[in-house]
Amino acid sequence: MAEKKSTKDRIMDAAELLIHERGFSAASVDSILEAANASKGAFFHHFPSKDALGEALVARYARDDADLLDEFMERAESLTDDPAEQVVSFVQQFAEYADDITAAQPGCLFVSFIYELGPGGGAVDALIRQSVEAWRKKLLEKLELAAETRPQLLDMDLPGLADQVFSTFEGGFILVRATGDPSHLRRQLTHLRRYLELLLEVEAPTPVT
Amino acid sequence: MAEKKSTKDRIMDAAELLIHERGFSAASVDSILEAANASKGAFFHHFPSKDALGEALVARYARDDADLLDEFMERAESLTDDPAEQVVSFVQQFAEYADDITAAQPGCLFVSFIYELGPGGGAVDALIRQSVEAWRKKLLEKLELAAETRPQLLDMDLPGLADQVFSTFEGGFILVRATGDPSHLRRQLTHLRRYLELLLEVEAPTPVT
DNA sequence: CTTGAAACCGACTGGTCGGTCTGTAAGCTA
DNA sequence: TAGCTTACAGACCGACCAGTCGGTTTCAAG
Repeated sequence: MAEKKSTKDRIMDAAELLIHERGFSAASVDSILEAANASKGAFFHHFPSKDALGEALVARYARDDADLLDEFMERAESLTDDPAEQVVSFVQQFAEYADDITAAQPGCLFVSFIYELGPGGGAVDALIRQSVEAWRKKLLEKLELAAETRPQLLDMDLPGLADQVFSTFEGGFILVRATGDPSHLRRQLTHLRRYLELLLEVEAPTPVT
Repeated sequence: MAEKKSTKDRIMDAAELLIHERGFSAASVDSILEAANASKGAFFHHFPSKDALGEALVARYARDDADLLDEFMERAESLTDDPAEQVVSFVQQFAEYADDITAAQPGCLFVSFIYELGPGGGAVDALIRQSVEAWRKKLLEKLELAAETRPQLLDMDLPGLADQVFSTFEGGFILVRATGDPSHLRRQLTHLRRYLELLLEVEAPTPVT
């Protein structure tokens, strides 16, 4: 186990924290350096610009995000073969994990960038877009399988339903930030699970452990 | 009809646009002044500081928000006496109005501030919190009335369900910004309406016009 | 016409911003 | 030990930041 983190990692971790608190623009390079106990020379040795740091942070965040997505979906697939039950179990896992997430981070890093980027967002924009599409693809696949045995789903907006997982996360995070009550993320996800249960006619509660 | 807008209004309108695009920190006073075609003297004559401008903008946004909330709820109340149907009709009105909203503004002004404010957010934080609570109160009132004749609602998280309208708005806005597709807000709101229909057993689609 | 307050102008200030540059110390290779 | 590369250190730079201030215009009331 590594006792010390590299200077680069220290800079990235400090930056992520400060960006969560104040946003990207307001998190100055100097303030990041002070928090990371590093020097300007070190910063511009590892990153060609402040924007490049932002890009690296979003890339790391998106990677962790994708890993969690895969892990929870594999878990769901190991519990049942019914795609509808898999979707419900997937969301349920996130609901159970939600309080850990809000304890670790006060918001979604994507939003700190999306709400500070104009139309020409560049590389960061593309990374976030890919993340949204990854979630949609994974969920939509299951929903379309579920629709094969559930004709009532055929005239529904299934891509929109798939996006609702991402959307609920973001809405929940904003409620958490606006009210200071960290329980909101879990509660919003729980309502989404209930919606999916009603829509997919998965009435049995799906325990995870 | 007033042909000209006052300097103060021009500054506020230009600032709101720029903040939507790049966030509060990155929208410098100088850039706002250039967009509004106004001078530094005018700015600091009308606002004691840049923060005060932010506060005024959020206050105006919250007021318009509250007006829309009241207007749509009154409309819903004029259509039916059943509180459950009122809630569904309320959300349906927002779904129908969603495309106009995304055309007029690319995101929620609250978020531009929430994601740039630390824990000690001050006056702006309080305004946003009040807005969230206003939505919750208005919806929760209806949901509790609806629960009187629908016992299946009694063990549900009704405050969380009330908050879901706000949450869905925010999540939808973020999807719009992340993907560039303005239809997401309407589609997320439509799924929320469907959830409410299933939960409240309001099966009849509630037309508005 | 006089007066005074409100509205507005823009040059200016001190501090902070992202980024550059020169230099140095440590580690690897031969 | 010499020679090269990577990883820093921090003084420094011009641009830009929010905010100030003395002066001018506008306009309504007397």
